[in-house]
Amino acid sequence: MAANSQFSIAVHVLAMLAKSCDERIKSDYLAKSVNTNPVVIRRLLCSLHEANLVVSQTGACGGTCLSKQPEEISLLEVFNAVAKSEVFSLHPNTPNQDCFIGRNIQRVLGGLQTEIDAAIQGKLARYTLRDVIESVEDKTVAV
Amino acid sequence: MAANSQFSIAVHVLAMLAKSCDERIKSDYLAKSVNTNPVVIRRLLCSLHEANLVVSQTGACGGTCLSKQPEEISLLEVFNAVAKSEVFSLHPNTPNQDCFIGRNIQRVLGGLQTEIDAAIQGKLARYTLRDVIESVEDKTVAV
DNA sequence: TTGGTTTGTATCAGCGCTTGTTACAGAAGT
DNA sequence: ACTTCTGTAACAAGCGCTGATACAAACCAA
Repeated sequence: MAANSQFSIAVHVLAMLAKSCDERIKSDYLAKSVNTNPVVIRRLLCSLHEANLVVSQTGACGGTCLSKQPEEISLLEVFNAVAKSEVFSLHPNTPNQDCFIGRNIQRVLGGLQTEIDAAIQGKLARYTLRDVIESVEDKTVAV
Repeated sequence: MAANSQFSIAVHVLAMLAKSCDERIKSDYLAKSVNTNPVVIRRLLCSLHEANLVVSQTGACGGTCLSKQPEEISLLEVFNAVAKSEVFSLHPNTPNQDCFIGRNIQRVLGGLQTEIDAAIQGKLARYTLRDVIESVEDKTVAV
């Protein structure tokens, strides 16, 4: 499948916006840095806008800028704005309910999924866009 | 995309095998419980065999059984046998290397990915197939 | 008001992955 | 030999993501 890279692109774009402070940035410019089509960026910005992370303006001299300070934007917010976190999917077809395992396995797997989800979200909640920018600027730091 | 449910099916199948002890189980039987095609099951069993989790036998009276005790099979092993754990993908196209952010963002995101990966694997490592079976049998337990 | 710029959004083709299916060779028991 | 069952190849269908074109609406400037 074409893997979902929306989160990566979102972080990239938001980092660009953060570096530009209050200046409005055009989707064309962002697209060149991300190396994709401007419409892909605009679609993404739309999701970020719905999550109240950015503000856009149409028209001449339009563009997008952050709606908050970088330290107020956690990566969890970004993730929830553009991605879904399921590490694995449950059965595509309902298991046979006449079978003891089939009748109960989805409940168990669902619980596991929830637990893993919480772990992922916990990790993401620890970082803000500010941390990302600092990591980008510091070649010695991992995240 | 068609979401990857191999891990779910794998756990389901392994739980069935565990409940049947040393008896050899046919892919047809497993397929009925999972509610899919026997070939899908055989393909999956092939991966599980490569990870040394099951043993199969061809021919009349053939079938598959676990190669170890349920308490010796961690969900992490199962996961690594059939799935890939990336919660998000990096950029499909290489970012613009002439841009400061573009040049450094993938390193940062890669680090984050690694960290999240470790968290997921840590969660999965905590549970064994035995735990799954106990949860399936006990309606009051989450995982 | 007119014209140019930029976003928002619809629409579509292409790609890759997963699933489900048929088919058949090879292995194993009777 | 004959039957049973796995292993595996091959293929169609479905779905999600990406990338691209197109255009209406919003906005600024002259």
